[in-house]
Amino acid sequence: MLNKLFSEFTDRGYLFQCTNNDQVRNLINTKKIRFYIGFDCTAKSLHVGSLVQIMCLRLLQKYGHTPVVLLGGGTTLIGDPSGKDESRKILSSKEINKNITSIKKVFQKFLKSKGKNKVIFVNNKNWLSNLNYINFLRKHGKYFTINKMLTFDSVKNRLDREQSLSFLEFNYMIFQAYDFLILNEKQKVELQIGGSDQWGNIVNGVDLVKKVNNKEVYGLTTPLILNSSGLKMGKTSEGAVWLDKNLLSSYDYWQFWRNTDDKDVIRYLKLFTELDLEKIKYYEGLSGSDINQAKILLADEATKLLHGKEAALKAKKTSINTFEKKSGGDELPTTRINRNILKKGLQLKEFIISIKFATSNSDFKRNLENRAYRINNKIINSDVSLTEKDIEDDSIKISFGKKRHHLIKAN
RNA sequence: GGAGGGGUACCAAAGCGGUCAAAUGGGGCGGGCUGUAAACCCGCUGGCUCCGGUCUUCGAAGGUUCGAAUCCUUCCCCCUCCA
Repeated sequence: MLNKLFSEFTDRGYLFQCTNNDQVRNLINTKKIRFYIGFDCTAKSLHVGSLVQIMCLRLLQKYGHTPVVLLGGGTTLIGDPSGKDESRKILSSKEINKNITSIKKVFQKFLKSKGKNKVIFVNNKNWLSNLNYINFLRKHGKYFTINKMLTFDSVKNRLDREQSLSFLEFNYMIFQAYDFLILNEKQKVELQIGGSDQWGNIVNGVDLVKKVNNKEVYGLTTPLILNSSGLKMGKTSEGAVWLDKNLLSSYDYWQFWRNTDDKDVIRYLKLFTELDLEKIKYYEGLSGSDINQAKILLADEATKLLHGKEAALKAKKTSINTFEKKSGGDELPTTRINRNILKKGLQLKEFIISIKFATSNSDFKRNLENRAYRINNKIINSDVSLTEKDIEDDSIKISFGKKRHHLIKAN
């Protein structure tokens, strides 16, 4: 089964660039290796933008390879200039550690933590923070030429625009290269995977390992996933599509996939689910409203991977109730309110603003004029007071537009 | 270092003494159509408001004026060309 891996990898759309196609194919198809991906820890959670890489890790692990996940406590202290116009905010190491802890949870969902190829977590802070400057320069600094470093896009762009690039950030790529060297020496890592913006950094690492240890290691990048309108995928009306239940509920996650553009469904099924490519082919044949079947499947499968079977099922059930039967569902965001408050009457406007269905009084008024709000599916055209009489089937459903719903339940 | 151009709302970009809360396009939000899609059409897109108004906003700070995004001064930042 191993010899199919590389073709599945490319067929699913995970491959963008590779330092050496043939050798990597050979390597991952015949040997069991260790490979690594580094993740930025600037946010509390990862979002769907990192999902391709996570799926990569999972696929390779499934075929027996060992994923090494580098949560860059060290490099996050510096900030990667790639793809950034301006310097990133520098985070304190306390914040970074908090981020690492919560980001780890995502990987624990996608990757096996048991068995002989269980996921290995590493933190480059362990080898970066105690570097001796002089020793490091003497030993490794000689392998980096400024001439070459200046040709990297991440550097070039900043210089071209005459934006300042601090020496701190300029060092990022050196450290990422050094990471690869260390991981190769200490963990026998032979392959680095990253997003397409990491290409330069990855190649740097490959070169360094070759120069220092005269060993051949490899790098490959995954494509940046754009939706059919050419935008980075992963936005909802609520913001980024986080891979953390506390930041984005499993219901919203399901909805995100359900709302995929027709033109993207098949590609996403390949990238973000583990369905057989054969089976996906069947869905490729669908047209018209039948494509919705594929979207539901995508939502089910993607949600299952991240939040589990139960959550996916509940999200689907709630979605059907909400969108097809126009009722409610357990998974809709819910606010519990003391019955006494309802007896007195709860001002709709205040509530709407509190759940962010409006940003201000004026916004509320505008939305009202646009016929955007409904209580229990009935359009509201003035600010009203919510009372017990509005409770239907133990809750009051507040809707903003067609897709955003919120329940109020009384205690 | 010299010469010129510019900083306007989420972004791009008009405005260049009052009629400017600021054209237009994009984005976003809402409505319609539909399949919870796309395309298309329509509306909205600073705060507060007793819906009469009112307050804050055009890089920053001062000034001129009855009145400034628009004129003047200083400062900060960006771009292009020359050295």
